[in-house]
Amino acid sequence: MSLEQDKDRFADAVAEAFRQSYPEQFETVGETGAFSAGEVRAKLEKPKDARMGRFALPVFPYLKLLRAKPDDVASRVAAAANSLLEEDGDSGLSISADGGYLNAKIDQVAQMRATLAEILRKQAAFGNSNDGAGKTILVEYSAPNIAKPFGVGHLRSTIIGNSLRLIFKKLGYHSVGLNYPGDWGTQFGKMIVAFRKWGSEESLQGNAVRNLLDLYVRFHKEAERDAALEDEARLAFKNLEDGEPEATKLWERFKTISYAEFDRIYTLLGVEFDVVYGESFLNDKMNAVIDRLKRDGLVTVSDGALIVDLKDPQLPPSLLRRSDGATLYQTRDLAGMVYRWERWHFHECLYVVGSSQADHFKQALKVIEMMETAEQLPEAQRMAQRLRHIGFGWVKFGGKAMKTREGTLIFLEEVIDEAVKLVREKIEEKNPDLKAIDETALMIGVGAVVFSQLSVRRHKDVNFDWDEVLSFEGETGPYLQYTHARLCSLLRNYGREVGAGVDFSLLDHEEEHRVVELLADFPDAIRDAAANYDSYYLATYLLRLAGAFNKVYQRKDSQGRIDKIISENRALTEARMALVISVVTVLREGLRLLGLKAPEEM
RNA sequence: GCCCCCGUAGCUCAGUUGGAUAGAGCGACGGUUUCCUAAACCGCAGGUCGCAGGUUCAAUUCCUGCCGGGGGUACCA
Repeated sequence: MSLEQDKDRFADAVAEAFRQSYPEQFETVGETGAFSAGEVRAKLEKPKDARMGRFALPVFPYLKLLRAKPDDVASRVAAAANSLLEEDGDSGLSISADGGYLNAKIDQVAQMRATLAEILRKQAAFGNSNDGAGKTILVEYSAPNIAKPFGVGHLRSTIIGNSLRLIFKKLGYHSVGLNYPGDWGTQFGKMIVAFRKWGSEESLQGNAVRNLLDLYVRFHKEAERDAALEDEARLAFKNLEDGEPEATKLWERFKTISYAEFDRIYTLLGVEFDVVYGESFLNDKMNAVIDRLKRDGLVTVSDGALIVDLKDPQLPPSLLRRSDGATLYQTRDLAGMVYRWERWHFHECLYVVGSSQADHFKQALKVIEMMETAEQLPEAQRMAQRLRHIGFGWVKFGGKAMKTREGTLIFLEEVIDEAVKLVREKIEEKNPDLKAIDETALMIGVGAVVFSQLSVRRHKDVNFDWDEVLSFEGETGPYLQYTHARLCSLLRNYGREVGAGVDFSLLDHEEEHRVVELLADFPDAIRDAAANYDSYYLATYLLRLAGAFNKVYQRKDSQGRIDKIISENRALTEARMALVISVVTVLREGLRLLGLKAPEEM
C-alpha cells in the first residue's frame, strides 16, 4: 500500500465521516462541496512533527460551517472515520484527533515493506518517472565570457543548471544542457583595443587567460580617465562585426585560449553539456528576426536606433540595433529563442542566468509574445509561455559583489585547489591507508565547493566565505559523502546479499521509521526541485536523510551502548542491511543529481 | 523617481498554496570512541520573525505604508 493510496483512502473515509456526522450541513454544501473526498485530499498537509502522523487534515476550515469547536469536530469525525476504515477490514491506517487535526497513522511495517522493497527492486531507477515523457526541455547554463577567467561568479549558473538538467532527465524529459558562451559583443571591441595598446604576443602565451583579464581590467581603469576609449572600443567591435580580418584573427585567438580553459574547468567540476554554441553562432540569424519583427509592424526607429516599443511603462524598449547599426545581446537572445524553438520545439526553455538580467529577459519574452500575437499563431506554435528565466542571486565576497571589470574576482580553480588540498590533509590524518587518495580528495573538495552553491535557495545572494566553502562539517557536501562512505563500509563488512525473506517488522525503532519515511519522500524531493527549478530542495532533502540515518547508526541502547547495525542476530542484521542498501542507493543517486561524486571510502 | 529581490538565533540559512510549541548548521558551553570511518552523534544556551497597520477562527507566510540592504532602469553583457 503506497503513501498515495493511503491518502486516497483517508480522504474517502474522512469525507464520508463528515457527511455522517453532520448531515444537515452536508445538505447545504452538496456532493462536490467541502465534504467531498477531493477537497479533503487537497487539504492534507505534513505534520510539523513526524510523530504526530504521516499526514494530517486540519479541521479549522470547517468550523464556521459546522458551528462547533475544533476538538469536538476532530474527535467526532475521527471516530466515525475509524469505524468506516475498520469495516473495510484491516487497513493499516488509523486516525487520531489531536488539537484540531486529524492525524493519519500508518502501519509502520506495511510502509517499510512497501518502500524498501521498491528501492531494492528499482535501485538507482527509484524516483524515475515519466512526467516528462515526450517533452523536450532546454537548460541553458554557465555561459561564461570569452577572454575572461572562470570565476566563482560563474559557478552558480553552472552548478544549478547542470543539476537541473540531470533532474529533468530523471523525470523522463528529453533534457538538453546548453552552453552559450559570450563570444561576441562590445567587450571584444574593448579587448581588441586593449590588446593593441598594451598587449603583445607574449600576453597570448603562458598564463594567457590571466593576461587577458589584466588587459580587460586595465581598459576599464583607463577608460574612466579617457572616455574616448569607449568610442574606440565600439568602433573596434563594429569592425569585427564587419569582418575585418585582423580583428577577426585576434578574436579567434581569444576564443581558442578561453575554450581550453573552460573545458579544463568543466572536467574538474564534472559538468557536461549536450550542445555548445557561442553568441557569434547567431550572427547570421539576427537579420531574419529583425525582418520578421518589421513585417509584424513592431519595429520603430528612435534616436537612430532600431527598437520594439513594448507598450509597458515598466519596461524600456527592446533595442535591436544601436544607432551605429551594431546588434546587441538582446538581439542575439531573440534570434536564439527563434532558433531553439525551430530546432527543438521545446516544452520549456530555461535560462539559468543571474537575477540582474531579469529585465533583459522580461523584454525578450515580451517581444516574442508580441510577435506571436501579431502573427496570430495557433497556441501550439507559440513559445512565449515556454521560455523561463531562472534567476539567481549574486555571489558576494566580503559583502560585495565580485566584478570582473574591477578585478575583484576569485578564480574558481584557486578555490578548488585549496579545497582539495585541505581534504587531502584531512584524509592523511584520518585515513592514511586510503588507496585512491588523490581521486578521493578531488571528489570531496569539488563536492564541498559545488554543494556550497546549492545549499541556499537560488534567488538569494550567497556570500562567498572561504571558511564556509572549505568547511566539511555540518550541512555540507562532504557530510553527505561521508555518510555515504560509511554506509558503503557497512556493505563491505557485511559482505553478503540481502535475501528476499527480510522481516521488516524487526526495524522497530523510531529512528529507523523516520529513515524509511524519508526514503519514501525521495520522488517528491526530486519533483519539488523540478517544480521550483531549484536543486536546493533536493540538497536539503539529502541532508535530512543523511542526518536521520546517522541517528540510526549511532543510536544507543538502554545500557548506553551503540546499537550496531551488524550484530549476532542474523535476521535483525539482514533487515537493517536492507535499510542500509536503500539509503546508499538514494544517497548516491541524489548526489549524482546534484552533480557530486559519491566515493565509497574517504 | 519607478520596478524587482532580500530582511527570521551572535553568524549562514530553513520554515512546504495562511495552520499544532518558529527549526537546522556554524560558533559557544558540556558530553559520547576497548573504535560497524568522531568529516559523526547527544545535551544545553540563544529569536519583540525589520517597523506599523489591515484581512482571517488562525499571519513569519497574504495586502498597504514605512525603514534598511542589493539589483535593474534603451544604444554593456
